[in-house]
Amino acid sequence: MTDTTAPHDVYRPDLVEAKWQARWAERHTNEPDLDGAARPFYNLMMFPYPSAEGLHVGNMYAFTGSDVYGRFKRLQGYDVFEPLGYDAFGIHSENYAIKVGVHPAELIPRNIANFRRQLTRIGLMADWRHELSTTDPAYYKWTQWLFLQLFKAGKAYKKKAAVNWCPNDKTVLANEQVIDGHCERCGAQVEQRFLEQWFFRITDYAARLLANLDDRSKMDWSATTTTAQRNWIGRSEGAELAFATDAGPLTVFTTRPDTVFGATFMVLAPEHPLVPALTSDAQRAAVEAYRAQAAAQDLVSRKVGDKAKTGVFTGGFAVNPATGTRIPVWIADYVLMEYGTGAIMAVPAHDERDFAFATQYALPIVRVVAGPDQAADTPLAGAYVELEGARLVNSAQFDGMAPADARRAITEWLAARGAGALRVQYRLYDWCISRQRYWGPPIPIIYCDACGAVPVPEQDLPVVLPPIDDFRPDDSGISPLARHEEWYYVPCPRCGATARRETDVSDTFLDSAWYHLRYPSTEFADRPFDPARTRRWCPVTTYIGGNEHAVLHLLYSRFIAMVLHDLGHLDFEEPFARFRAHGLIVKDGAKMSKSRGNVVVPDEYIAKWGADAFRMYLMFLGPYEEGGDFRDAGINGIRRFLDKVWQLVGQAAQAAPGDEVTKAVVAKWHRTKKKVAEDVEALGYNTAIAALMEMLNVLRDGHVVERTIAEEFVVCLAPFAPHFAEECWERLGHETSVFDARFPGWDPALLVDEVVELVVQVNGKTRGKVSVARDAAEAAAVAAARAEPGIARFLEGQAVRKVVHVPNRLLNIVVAPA
RNA sequence: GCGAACGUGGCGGAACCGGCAGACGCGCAGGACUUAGGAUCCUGUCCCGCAAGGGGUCCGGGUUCGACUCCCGGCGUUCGCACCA
Repeated sequence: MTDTTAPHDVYRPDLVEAKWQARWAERHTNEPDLDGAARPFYNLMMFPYPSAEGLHVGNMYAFTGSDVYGRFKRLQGYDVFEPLGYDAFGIHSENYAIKVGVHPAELIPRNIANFRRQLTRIGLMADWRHELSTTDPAYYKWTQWLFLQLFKAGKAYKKKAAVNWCPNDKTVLANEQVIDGHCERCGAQVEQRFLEQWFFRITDYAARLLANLDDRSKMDWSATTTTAQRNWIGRSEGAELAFATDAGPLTVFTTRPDTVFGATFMVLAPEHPLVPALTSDAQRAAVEAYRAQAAAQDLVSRKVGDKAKTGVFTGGFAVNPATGTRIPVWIADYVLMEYGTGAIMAVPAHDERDFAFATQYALPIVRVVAGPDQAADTPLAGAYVELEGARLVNSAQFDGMAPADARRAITEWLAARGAGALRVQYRLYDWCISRQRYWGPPIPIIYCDACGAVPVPEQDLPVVLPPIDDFRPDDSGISPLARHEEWYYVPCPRCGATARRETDVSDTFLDSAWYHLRYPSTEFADRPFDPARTRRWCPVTTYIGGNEHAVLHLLYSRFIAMVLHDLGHLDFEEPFARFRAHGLIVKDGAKMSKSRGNVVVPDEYIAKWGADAFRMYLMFLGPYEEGGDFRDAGINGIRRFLDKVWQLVGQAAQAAPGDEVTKAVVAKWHRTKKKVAEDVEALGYNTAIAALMEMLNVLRDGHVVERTIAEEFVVCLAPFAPHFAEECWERLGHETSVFDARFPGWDPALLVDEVVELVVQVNGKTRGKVSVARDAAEAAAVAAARAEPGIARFLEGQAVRKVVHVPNRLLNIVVAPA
């Protein structure tokens, strides 16, 4: 080392960061008073799934952004609670455990220890007293309790449902595990099976879940997230219409009752219960073959959009309630049993799918809507779906009506004849929470031959997941737990007879749907969440997380909170008062994933540059809510910045009290403080950092370093570079944490300089600038501009037509030849 | 197909309510200090032009004294949802 600067002027993140992490732990710096906090602020980040690979840069980005915000709130005087935990149950862990041949119960604690090390290293303001893992019986006891509350309230039920089944791995697959109709792991063709599954009645809450999205008093969320939820819930207004058949009335849902006169055939989902009754003897063999083929398909490829339409005529007929015509009934897999009534009236003239189907099978097409310049018999090249200026044709007394008016009129007309009703339909399905796997909380139900499905009594919770070695799923289609008789057979809690446990475990999303309620109350063994604690800290003040959870996790959490509210356990129904979606950090344009081999591990960067430089660099990459591509070019710039601040603090620490700075520097500083505070509040971290860099450049430009400014500067920097700021703060003579300081205020009177530069334009083109006194009048500004030769030459021989004066900013002189 | 976001130097990005386009950083170029520099410091860095000046925010129109910003029409990228009746 031949460094010529004094040793104390070299900033050493390797020593400083460890020092402060130890001190924060010793001094309980990050632990708010959960029972007495006067200004509670619950700052939540999405807890990670503790993978074997450790946290990647994307995780760090998410956590750091949330931590910056939490630390900023702390500096504003809030009692910030920033807990962390692990979403450690689930199929990821289990599959990985199977792959490496180590039991997940052994693997997970190892991974958690590594995560905790990384999370500590990056310098999060985490309250480790309240760390939790969803795999801890003390946690999932209450996940099971939650299930029981829903069960008792009639919000949990069991029904047969289609699942993806891999005949080779002999297991149920999630939709994401099916690639092109094949198992992602073994490549075998996936089939459909019908299994008994537990569901939660989230559809009962569809209307409320949707309505609250617009209620700012309950939830202030990123627009991208509310939009995603709105689409997911998928509200459609339409009508339910009844078509008479020999097998009884056949009900359909349609958003276009105005086109009922054009319904020339009907299509049922292959699984529709009325299919056997409608099928003629002549068609029975073909219908059965088609149904079998549909059942053999996996759920994913069944729903792929562009594939050719297929179907079979059942031989049965229905009567169009509007026209009285007999129309054929078909089955086709483009009609889904899960949506609407599982049956449609097909209007080929005005629906693209029906048009394709009718063309394929030479079914009649009748136009009932015509465009502004079309006759009732203008031939159709495809489905006519335009509504603008359209009117009904071939629709008896409704001819000439606009489709929007006809919807109501026709539905009412049919309703009067007992064949229709207005109805709202949602796209949302009930939430299937059953998993025929091992690594999850056992669903707390006992089956008794005499008593049926009996809930496990609450005092018997938790139903502990037994530590079995053969946790692999097998071909039975039931959970591995069923193979363990000592666990499986249990006395019925109601009658005492030998009964059997439910062997399914619950979905990981149930674990994460209530973790925010547990954090403040982790030390209470006898209740899921303490009422007083919950009242003080919940709902979550600010939740920052990835938009990949915009629908599932965030919607399920809202649903669970709503149910708990209705059952009297919570006095709010929306769990996250404010939610902000951060952007995604990608690498080379693609999402980071192990299979792509583009995962960036943060540890080496942190080791090389320090946690603070790395944190700041991530926050400086671009707008936090947009994310971006990770590259390491430029992290050096942040390090340089910190080194310069370090030197500045060194100068300030030695500055004499009487040293004064110019008014221009003071004004710049007040503008900077204002900008940093406003930008951080809006998650504009990149521009907040840029503002501090700009200020630093001003301070370094030969100005005296005033102690007050240096101290305030360090506080402004603290949310981004907490260890660095602590060390600077100490160096400036403070004995307490910089996070016990207050974020500096600013004086509105000092924001504008006494002399301002005015941009002068002639006919909208910038021709120069002049210095004028602040708030100078227009006449004075024009005079100053005319006095400037470079500007005056453009005014020579010209008549002034108009002057536009924006005080302290711009002067535009509009001229024309005299 | 539907929905949402976006398009600015070599790169990441900035620009409040319509008011100096390119802040801040990276990179690059030149210089200083050095045995050395991949450290540090200084200067420069949208394009054309010696200059005066001109052009410039995906493309084409429009509104305006003035447009990256607003309006109309294209093109392109990214992300959701996707046979939802």
